[in-house]
Amino acid sequence: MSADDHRKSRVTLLDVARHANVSRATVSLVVRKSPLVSEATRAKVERVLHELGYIYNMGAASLRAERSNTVGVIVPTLGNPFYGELLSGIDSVVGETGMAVILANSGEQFSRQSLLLQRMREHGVDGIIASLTAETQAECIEQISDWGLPVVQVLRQVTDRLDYAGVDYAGGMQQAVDYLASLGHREIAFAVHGPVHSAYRERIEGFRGAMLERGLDPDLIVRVPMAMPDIASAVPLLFERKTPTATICFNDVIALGLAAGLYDSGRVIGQDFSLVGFDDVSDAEATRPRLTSVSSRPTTVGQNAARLLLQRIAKPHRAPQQIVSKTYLKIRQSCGPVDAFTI
Amino acid sequence: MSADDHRKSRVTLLDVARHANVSRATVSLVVRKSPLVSEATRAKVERVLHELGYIYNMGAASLRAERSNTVGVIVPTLGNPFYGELLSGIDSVVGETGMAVILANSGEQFSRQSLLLQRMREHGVDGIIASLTAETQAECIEQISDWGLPVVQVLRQVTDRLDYAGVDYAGGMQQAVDYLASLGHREIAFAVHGPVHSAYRERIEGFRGAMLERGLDPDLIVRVPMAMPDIASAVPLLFERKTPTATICFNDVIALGLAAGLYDSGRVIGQDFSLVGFDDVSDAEATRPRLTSVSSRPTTVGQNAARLLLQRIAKPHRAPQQIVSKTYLKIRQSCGPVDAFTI
DNA sequence: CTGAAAGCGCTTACAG
DNA sequence: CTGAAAGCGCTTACAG
Repeated sequence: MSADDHRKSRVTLLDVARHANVSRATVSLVVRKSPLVSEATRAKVERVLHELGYIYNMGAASLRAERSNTVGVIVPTLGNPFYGELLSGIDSVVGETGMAVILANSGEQFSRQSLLLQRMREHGVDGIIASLTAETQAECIEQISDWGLPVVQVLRQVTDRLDYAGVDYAGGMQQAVDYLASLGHREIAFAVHGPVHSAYRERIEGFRGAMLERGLDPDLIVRVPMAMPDIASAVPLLFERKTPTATICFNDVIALGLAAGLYDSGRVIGQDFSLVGFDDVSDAEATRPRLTSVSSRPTTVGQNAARLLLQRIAKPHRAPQQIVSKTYLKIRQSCGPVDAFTI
Repeated sequence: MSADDHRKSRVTLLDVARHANVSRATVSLVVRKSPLVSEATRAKVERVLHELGYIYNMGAASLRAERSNTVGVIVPTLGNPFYGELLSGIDSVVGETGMAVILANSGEQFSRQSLLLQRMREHGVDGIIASLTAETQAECIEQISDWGLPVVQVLRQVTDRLDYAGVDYAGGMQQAVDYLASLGHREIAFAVHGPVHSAYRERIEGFRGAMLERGLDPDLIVRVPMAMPDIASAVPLLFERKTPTATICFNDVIALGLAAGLYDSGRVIGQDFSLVGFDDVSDAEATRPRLTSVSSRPTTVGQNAARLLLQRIAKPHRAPQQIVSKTYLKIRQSCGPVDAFTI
C-alpha cells in the first residue's frame, strides 16, 4: 500500500461509525471525550477507532467549530537567544493545552509584520502573541483585536487597551543603578542600541530616573552598534564625553561585546571598570569574569503571555490585563568598588 | 460593531460573488490568481473583495484541497541559540512560499516527540522537519513517511531512506585535528556531552579517525555535564588520564564553559592551552580570547532542510536526498603552538 | 472564460 | 444516551 493510497483512503468518522454500528455524531462525541456517551458504546467505538487507525482532522473540525486550536507567535528576531527562551516559555504552556504554535519572524520590519499578521488571520489562528516592531501604531494593533482576534503584546507595549506581558524594565534599571552607587560609582554610562520601542524607552527613562534621584548625571547614554564585533570596538565611545567608572548595558549582547572591547583595551573588568548586563542569558554565567546582570527571565515572560492569551480567548470581553514581572539583580563578578580603581 | 459581530458576519466567497454578480467559483479563481479569468472580471471582483474586507479562509481551503499550507518543525530544545538560528533559516524559506511554520519543542524526550508528531498529523501539516531524539528508531520515522506525510530529518539522521539536511561533522573534526596538529599538538582531548545521536557519533568517529590517521591517541574522549556552570568545573576531568595540550569541543557551549574553567584554574587560553569550539555561534566572536571554532552554519542547514521539504512535497516519489554541508574552520585566538607551552 | 453542483470531514442543534 | 440532517467556506470536476 503506497503513500497515496493512504492519503486517499483516509479513515473518517463515518467509516468508524459504520464499523461500530453507531452514528457519526456518536463517534464525534467519543473522540472529544464527551461524558454524554455510555461506557459500553465508548469502549466499542474506541476499539474501532484504534483498529482503523483513525486520525482526527483538526482542519475539518476547525471549519465547523470556528476555532483552529492554533496560536500565532510573532518575534522580531530569532538570532538573539533571548527569544529562544521566550518561545520555550510560550510553547510549554500553549502545548499543554493541545494547541499548536504558528511561529513567524518579522525581522524588525513593520511591512513584513503586517504581512504575517494578515497570514495568521487567514490561517484562522485563535489568537496572537507578538513582540511588535517599533513603528507599530496603537491603531494598527487594536484593529486586529477589533476583528475579533485576541492579541497579547509581549515585551513591547504599543497600547494599554490590550493585554501585555512584559518586564519591569524601570525597576531593573533602578536595581542596577542602586548597586553601582552602593559601590561608590558616580559617573555611570548606559550603553544602548536597537530600535526605539517601549522596552527601549522604559529602560532609558528608568536609567535617567534612577540617576536623577541620586543627583547623578543622567545623560551619559551611548548608542553602540548592533553587530557583536562592532560593539567591542565601540568602547572609546564610552569615554568620549566623560570618564565613567561603570556602564550599565541595554542587554547582555552589549555587555559581552563591551567586555571584550574593554579587555582589548587592557582594562580589567570588575577591577578597573564595572559592567552590568541586562537579561541574564546563559552566557552571563559562562564569561570571565562572570557577568553581573539584571535578570528578566524570558521563559517566565513567555509563560505569562501564553496564559494571558488563553484567558483572553476564553473571555474575549474582560478588561485588558498586564503582567509586568519583576527583575532581579544577579550579582557575579563584573563590578567592583570605585575606590579600588586605578584610573 | 463589536468583535462578535465581525466573527459571525464573516465575508465569504459567496458574499463577494453576489456583490460582483459572478459565481463563487470565479471569485475563488481570482483569489488564487488563476489566469483563467478575464481582466475585466478580475478587476471587478478584486474591487469587491477589498470593499467587503474579504479574508481568505485557509482552513476551509485546506479541507477541500487536502493541503494545509503549513509545515511542522520539531526541535529538541529552544534554549540553545543554535536552534534559534536553524529556525531562522527554516522560517525564511518556508515563509517565502506563503506557508506557515508550526513549531514544537520535544525537550529531547522521545515520548513527547511522539505526541507532537501525532498532533502535527492531526493538524494536517503538509510536511515535517525534525531534529529527532536519540532514541528514535528508523521504523518510527519511516512510518510517518509511509502515511504519506513528507519528513525531512535535520542535523540528526536516523535513516537514509528519508531526506536529510545536515553537516559534515567528520570533516569538521578533521579540520580541527589538522589545525591543532599543525601547531604541534599531539595529545588532544575531545570534550563531549548530551544524548548519543547520529551527530554525536559522527563527531566521535570523525575525531577518532582523524587522530588515528596521524598516529595519535584517539581515546582521550571526556564526557562533561550539560549545564554551563558545571562544565566550567569539569576541567580537571580533562587531565585525569593524560595531559592534553589542546581540547576540541563538541559544541561552543562546552568550549565557552571550559574556557571559563581553564581561566579559573589559571591557564591562559591560546598560550598555556588550546581550545577549538564547534558550531561557531555568535558568542565565539565575543569571548576573549576569541574562540577558534568549526562553523556549522545552522541558518544554512535550516534553509537546506526547508528546500528539501518543499521539493519532497512537490515530488513525493523521488529518491531520498541528503544535503550535507561543509564546515569551515574559523581561526581566531584560542589556539597556540605547542612549543610555547609552559606546562 | 463563467456557472451550478457536489463534497472535503467535522460539529451543531434538534428529535427521539 | 443515540441518530438524521444541515452546514462551516472552500475547491474541483464538469458543462456550457
